[in-house]
Formats: sequence, C-alpha cells, structure tokens
Amino acid sequence: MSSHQAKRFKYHLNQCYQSKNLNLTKSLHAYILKTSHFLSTSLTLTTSLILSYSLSFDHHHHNTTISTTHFNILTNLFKSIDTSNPFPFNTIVSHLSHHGHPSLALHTLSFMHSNGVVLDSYAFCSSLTAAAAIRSVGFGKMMHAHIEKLGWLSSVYVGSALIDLYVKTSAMNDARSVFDEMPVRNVVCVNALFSGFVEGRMWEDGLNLVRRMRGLGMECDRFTMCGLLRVCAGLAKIELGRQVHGSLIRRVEDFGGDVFLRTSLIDMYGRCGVVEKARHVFDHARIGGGGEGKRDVVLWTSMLGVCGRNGHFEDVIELFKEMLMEGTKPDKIVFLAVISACSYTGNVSQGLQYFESMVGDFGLNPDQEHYSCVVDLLCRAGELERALDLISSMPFKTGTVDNSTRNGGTNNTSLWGALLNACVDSGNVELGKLAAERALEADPQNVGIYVLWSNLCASVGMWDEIEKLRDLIRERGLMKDVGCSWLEVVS
DNA sequence: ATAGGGTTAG
Repeated sequence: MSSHQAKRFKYHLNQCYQSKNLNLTKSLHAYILKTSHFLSTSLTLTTSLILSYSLSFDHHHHNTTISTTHFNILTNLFKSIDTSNPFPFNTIVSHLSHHGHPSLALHTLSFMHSNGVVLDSYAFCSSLTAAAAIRSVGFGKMMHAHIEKLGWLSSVYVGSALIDLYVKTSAMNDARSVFDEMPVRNVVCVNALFSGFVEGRMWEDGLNLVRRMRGLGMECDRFTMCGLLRVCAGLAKIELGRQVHGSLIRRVEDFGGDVFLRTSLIDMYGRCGVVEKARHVFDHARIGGGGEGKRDVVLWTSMLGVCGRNGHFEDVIELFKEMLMEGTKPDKIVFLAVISACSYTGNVSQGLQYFESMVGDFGLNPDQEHYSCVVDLLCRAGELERALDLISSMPFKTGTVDNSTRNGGTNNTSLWGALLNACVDSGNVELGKLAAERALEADPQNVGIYVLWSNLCASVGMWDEIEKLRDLIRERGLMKDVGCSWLEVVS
C-alpha cells in the first residue's frame, strides 16, 4: 500500500467519523485488512479507525455502555498499537473526551493502565475531563490515588483538572484540599475552584478566594471576572459590581465581544435591580466585538430574565418579539425565562400561550422543568385543578428522573412542591395531601415538603397528622435540618 | 499527533 492509499483511507475514515456510520466503518476496516498489512504498521490509520468506531458505537448506545462485541473490536485495535509509546493513546483519549464520548475515553484509559502504557499528565488531564463529564466520583477517586502515587499532583494541569472534577461532582471539600496542597498554583486552578463556589452559591468563600489572589501574585482574568459578577449578583453587591464593570473596560481587551461576560454583567445589574443599566449593556451588545449584529440566545435569555424578575412584563413580550425579528431562534431555556416571567407577573393566559407556542411553532418538546413552570403559573393564579390536570397529562412518569436537564437530572419534586405550596395558601387539604405524598415519593429527604405539609395541617387543625409526620421525620433522621421552622409550626 | 477554568431559567 502506498502512502497515497493510506491518505485516501484516512480521508474515508474521517467521513465515517463525521457521519457516525458504523457499517461504513466496518466495511472500510475489512477492506483495509484485505488489501494489505499496512494497517498493522500505520499508527494514524489505526487511530482513525478507533475514533470512527468509537463515535459510531456511542451513536447507537447513547453514551453509556457498549456491547462486548464492540468492546472487543476496540480492544483488538488497541492491541495492535505499540504500548511503549503513550502518544497515540493520549490522542485517542483526548479526542473521545472532547467529542462527547467520555465513557469510551475512560475505557481507553483502563486499557492503557492494564497494558502498561505510561500514564502521563496528558492522559490524566483528558480522562479527568471525561470523568467530570459523566460525574463519575468513583473513577475520579481512583485516578486521584494513581495521580498521587505517580507524583502528578504537582502539575498545575492535572491539579486543575482534578479540582474541576471535584467541583462538578459537588465535592467542594475535596476540591479545596487539592487546591491547598498544590505546590504551584495559577489563575486556572483558582478559577476552577472559584467556579465551584459560585455554582454552589458559596458567595463568601468565592470572594475570599479572589481576595487571596493578590497575595499569591495573581491577576484576575475574564474567567475570574465572570464568576465575580455572579458573586455580586448573588450578594446584590452593586458597588463591587460596578467596580468589576469598570475594570473590565479598562483591563480586558474587547470584553464586549465576550458573550459570557456580557451575559453575567446584564444578569448582575438585573439582580441588583438596576434594570436600565442592564438594558444599556444589552443594547450595546450588537456593536463591536466581532458580532455581526445578531445577538446570542443566552444574551436574550438573560435580558428577558431581568425584565421578568423586575416585573416589566410588557418588556418581556416586546423583547421576545424583537428576538424573533432579529432572526434568533428561541431555545428551551428562553421559554423557561418567558413563562416564569408570566408567572411572576400573574399573566396566566399569556404564559399558557407561550407554552403552547413552544411546541406548536418551534417544535420544542417541553421538559419537566417547563411543566413545573406552568404548574407554578396556574397555582399562583389559584387554578389548582387545572394544574393537577396538567400534571396528569404529562408525558413523563411521576417520580422519574429527567436527564435532559443541565444538572444531570432533577426529579419532579418541584412540580408537586408548587402545587402543595398553592394548596397551603388556599387551605386545600385534599389536594395538598396528594401533592405532599407524590413529592415525598420523588424525594423522601426533602425537608421543605414536610414543612409545607405540616403548615397546611396546622392551618386546619389536623394535629394527629402532624404527630405522624413528626415521627416520620425523626425516623428518616431529618429533625436537625428542620430545626426552627418545625418548632414554629408546632407551637 | 496530546492537557486544565466561564454565560441564560428555577
């Protein structure tokens, strides 16, 4: 086989890779084997084959497990690669973890480990990213042990990736201790830890970390600033927020072209109640900064959210229209923002219209979160029966997990919780009991539900029921959390 | 031929 031929094969494999065509990959593989023995000597061709296979497998198996047949194909291909050189393996792990196939990346790492391929910082970084993507604490802990044994904890790259993994699995204490024990630190690992504090709404911890940066001889970059704006929003620190805005203008080159920063800035001003300023930042978003006049969906969503939370309902309607006119297609999150805006401002019929338009005009299937939103909308307007009807008509089973959401799945506690909340207000015990039962089926540890239910019981003098609830709470070991709210209810 | 951190809703 000539190198020209090899190039052609590589080109075709790339096509398989792009189109995720398993059968095409299989026949190309067979053809290559029949044509010559070139495959066993061509690393790049083997690598391409592995990637094409991996992508087609996951296409069929939704990224969780692969069949033994497929696993064997991969393993055999792995075995034809010289294990004394980690380079090609690292390339494979990197590709897989960056193209949405984390579990296969981890399979590859396992193969490397059990076949004596040297595990270097590149291998660990890629697989830590993969483990973070599927939120695998177990795999992470295992890798952490290996990393420590091999001395890779001293690498800022590996350290940052490890911190990120712990952050994404909500193990903030582990993240913190990795950070504290790092011999060398830079902005990236600070940002990794900081983003964990921000995501977990641990505003003060985040702020303290940023304050420590000066002492460590580090400057904030745009990632840090972005988090800092969210801290300002969380603590409603408008003055600090203005300072961050000022230093963005002074210090960050073309910050206006950065959607992340603009979005956080709009959100910050909005949560601090300075709607005009948020609008000002939003209105100038199309100018400069590489944008060709069309604004990002996320940018629109943040502005819609700002108007909704501040009760500017007319602006929400207007903005949504403008967004469509500008040619920006709404996504599911835009509708969450818009429908909850209707909910805040008590515009039930418009909220329902948007909900219907979402499916009818834009072909977007509502998630459980959308249903929660509409249930909340109906309940706030006192339409409890309609809310119950809507829940019964949902295409989901109650008590199941919805994996389509960003945080990897929320159950439908919020759905029943919204209904229960409304029942407390209206004193509807019968429906409230049903809602409380369903909510606790989905999440038996949810203290808020116990409190709501006992509030409802107390309001109508059902003291026996409260007594039963109290036993249940003690049984499930939730007494400590419930604390003062419980005492308030009983006394 | 290879590596680490960020935005919107609730």
